[in-house]
Amino acid sequence: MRLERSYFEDKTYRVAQSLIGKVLVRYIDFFGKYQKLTGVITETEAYGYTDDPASHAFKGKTLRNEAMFGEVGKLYVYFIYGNYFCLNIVAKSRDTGAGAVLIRSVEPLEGIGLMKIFRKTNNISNLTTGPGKLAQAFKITKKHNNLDIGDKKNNNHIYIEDSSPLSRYHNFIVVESTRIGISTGTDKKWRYLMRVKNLSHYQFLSSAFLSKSS
DNA sequence: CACCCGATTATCT
DNA sequence: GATAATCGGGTGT
Repeated sequence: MRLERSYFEDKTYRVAQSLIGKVLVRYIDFFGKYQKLTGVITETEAYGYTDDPASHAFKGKTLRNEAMFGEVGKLYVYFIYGNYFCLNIVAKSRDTGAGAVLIRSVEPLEGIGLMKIFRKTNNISNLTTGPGKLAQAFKITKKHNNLDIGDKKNNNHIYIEDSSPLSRYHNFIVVESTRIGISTGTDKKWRYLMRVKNLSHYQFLSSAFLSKSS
């Protein structure tokens, strides 16, 4: 089941936490062939508004961050460190002006061959384990800023699904911690990570996640 | 494995 | 002119 817009209308940190175990889906036209890329979301962070000095929205609306102030269920994609893109989904409760969830890591499921090409690596355990890396693996760039993933009429090539081999087992827990890569707002525990309870249920996965969890 | 550092450029002040 | 919600390569343990 594809997540609808209403899913993203809640406190940002709650959406961030609940996205763990969901599946990022991306269809891409690769030399005329329609290819599917998917991955289980294993790490997220929430970024708020005036309550959160680490958030791009903290000081108000600018050209870069305007998506964070817009409709929930749209993407906020920004360029960072001269090289990388970071994928966020706008999420906030109705009475909040801005907020988004940063997708920090996924576990690759489908389209791994194509991800390797986009990442220019054969190392499967290094494909999508970081915000810059997963944007590269899924070929997500600033072109996708403001893309609406909350309504299939507006786009049918990037969205999030509620079903996956992992979420079906429900054999994972979500742990929280402080966010990383920031210098302010370091007290907030708005980083969420998937940890599996029973590794034997996850042998169909082959990448970094298993070695990290064991 | 842990830490350190340089790359590289859009965006903001 | 400075900074950045990162990454990968290098060095040392």
